[in-house]
Amino acid sequence: MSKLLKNYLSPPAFSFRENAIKKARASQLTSSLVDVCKLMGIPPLPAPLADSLTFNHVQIKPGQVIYSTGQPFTTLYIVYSGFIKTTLDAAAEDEQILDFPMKGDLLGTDGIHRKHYTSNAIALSHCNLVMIPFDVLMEIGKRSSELEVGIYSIMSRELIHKQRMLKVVGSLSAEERVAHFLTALSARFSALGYSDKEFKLRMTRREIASYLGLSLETVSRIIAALDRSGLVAVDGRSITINDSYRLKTLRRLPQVNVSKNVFANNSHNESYTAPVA
Amino acid sequence: MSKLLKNYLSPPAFSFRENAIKKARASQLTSSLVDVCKLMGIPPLPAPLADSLTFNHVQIKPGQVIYSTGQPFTTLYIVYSGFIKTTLDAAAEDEQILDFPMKGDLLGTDGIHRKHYTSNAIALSHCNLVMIPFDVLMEIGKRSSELEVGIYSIMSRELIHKQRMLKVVGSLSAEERVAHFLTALSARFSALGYSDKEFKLRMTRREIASYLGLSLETVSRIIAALDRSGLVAVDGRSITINDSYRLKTLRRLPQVNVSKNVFANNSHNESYTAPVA
DNA sequence: CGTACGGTTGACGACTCTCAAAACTTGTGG
DNA sequence: CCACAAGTTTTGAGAGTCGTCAACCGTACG
Repeated sequence: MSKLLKNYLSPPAFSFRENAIKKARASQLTSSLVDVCKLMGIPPLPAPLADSLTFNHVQIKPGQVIYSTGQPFTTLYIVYSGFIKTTLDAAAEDEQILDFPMKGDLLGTDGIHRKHYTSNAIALSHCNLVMIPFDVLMEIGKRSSELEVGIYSIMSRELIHKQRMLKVVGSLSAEERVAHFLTALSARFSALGYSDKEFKLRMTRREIASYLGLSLETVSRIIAALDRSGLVAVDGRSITINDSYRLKTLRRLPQVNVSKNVFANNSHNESYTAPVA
Repeated sequence: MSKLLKNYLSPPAFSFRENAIKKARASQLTSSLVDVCKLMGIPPLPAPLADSLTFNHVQIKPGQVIYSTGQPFTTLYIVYSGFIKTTLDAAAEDEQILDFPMKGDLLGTDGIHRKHYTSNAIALSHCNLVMIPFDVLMEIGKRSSELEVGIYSIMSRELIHKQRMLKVVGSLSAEERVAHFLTALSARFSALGYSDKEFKLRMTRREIASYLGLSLETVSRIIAALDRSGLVAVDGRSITINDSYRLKTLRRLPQVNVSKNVFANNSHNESYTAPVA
């Protein structure tokens, strides 16, 4: 067995060299390789050392940077709990949101190619992350082709998701993009065992807008319109999806003609009370 | 040595099961693992079997489908020569272009996750592709962690590229997108040893438009405007880049006020001769 | 209690899409 | 080898979606 792996089999002392993590207290939690596989949704390893190997967790506070562009790449992270945003060009006002990783998602794979991260990962809430040193992962991969395929699979999934986002941002209307965003979020919550009807957004309107290639005002307006139409009920960041089918298949929201048709043929008329004051 | 690998060490008889490839004549060309690594730009393998292992090539004609959405995933392809487009939703008019792979690019990685391809790959020209059966790759990976890291690296690079495209499509103006497209294409040609000043586009305006999240008319108009401004010279699909710096840093093309300023302060005035006829 | 930040809403404008027509290119079959 | 058909590209006119600018409100936090 390699020296690297042998060292890693003893849980207690593991020195943190991550710059951004310095201030974070290391959690007492650790995860076995089996836990990690379960978390990522890849087939659990029948390998002999799957149970004895443990990975340390790290606690992150809201707003804290997990890694940022240019930092040397050493570690992959798996979200154990909490919500995160990944961005390009952290420069305050023109950050480009790439994704909103949550439980089970793998972070940092973009760092593999150039040996340093090419994006930023920032916590949107208190987070608990599993740290997977890349060199350790490589060592295990040599012994288990199942894990190897698993990692390829996860990266493939990321690629598929980015492909879909390219279509969303490149060819859908603003309303379709927001509807897609809410639908996709609902599906992810559902997959994690949470309610797919009621959930809280963990990101700002600005962040949603950047993610979807829109302005924050447009996002705000469309969310308000969806609320008025009755498809979803919105209260700040609390979302309740009332008609997931129509939301999923939405193409164009019926125009609100201010001067006409106010009392006429709108299905959910209870949401039209007291237009302005 | 595994049975799989042993079979693969004998070059001659390799049965093609790819549906789309049936009609294509198999080239007499083969590539060794060393060739493949060189082609992809990853460190050549010092492994013992790197030279004896060979991969068959396949010839593809323009317009031919290399793989399509839903097909069972078995094979990765490396572009040896030629130009390709990858798309989502091949449905005639609303296809979404994902990328324009060329020499050295790896195709098909999106198929790993669900065991079937989730995109389409279609030849834009005569192409010569190296076929890498995924199971063979896994076998080699077990023996060579360098190759393994290499594959991770390639997928990481793809991810980085998709991230950049998300920013391009999500936050740049139409002019910036087209300028970025030409600049990036120029850089890729340069990296392959071709001229970065003069090259031929292998794709239609419609395909460029879809790739950039624009309408084909907008792309056509902007290319025409770039030509008028003198930054590039355009003749159909032939592109000559005259001012790569200004093209790279272009934010907004100066408006052409038809009635005013025609003779005034435009730098490249030679391109203004004979406006329409 | 003031400041900062997030969110909402309105007015306006422009960037880009759609529709349309025509010129040009490419391929095909007689 | 030419004629016709189909696809590509260009260009114009008009419209609409969405971005920008701005004001205002609510909430959190020091």
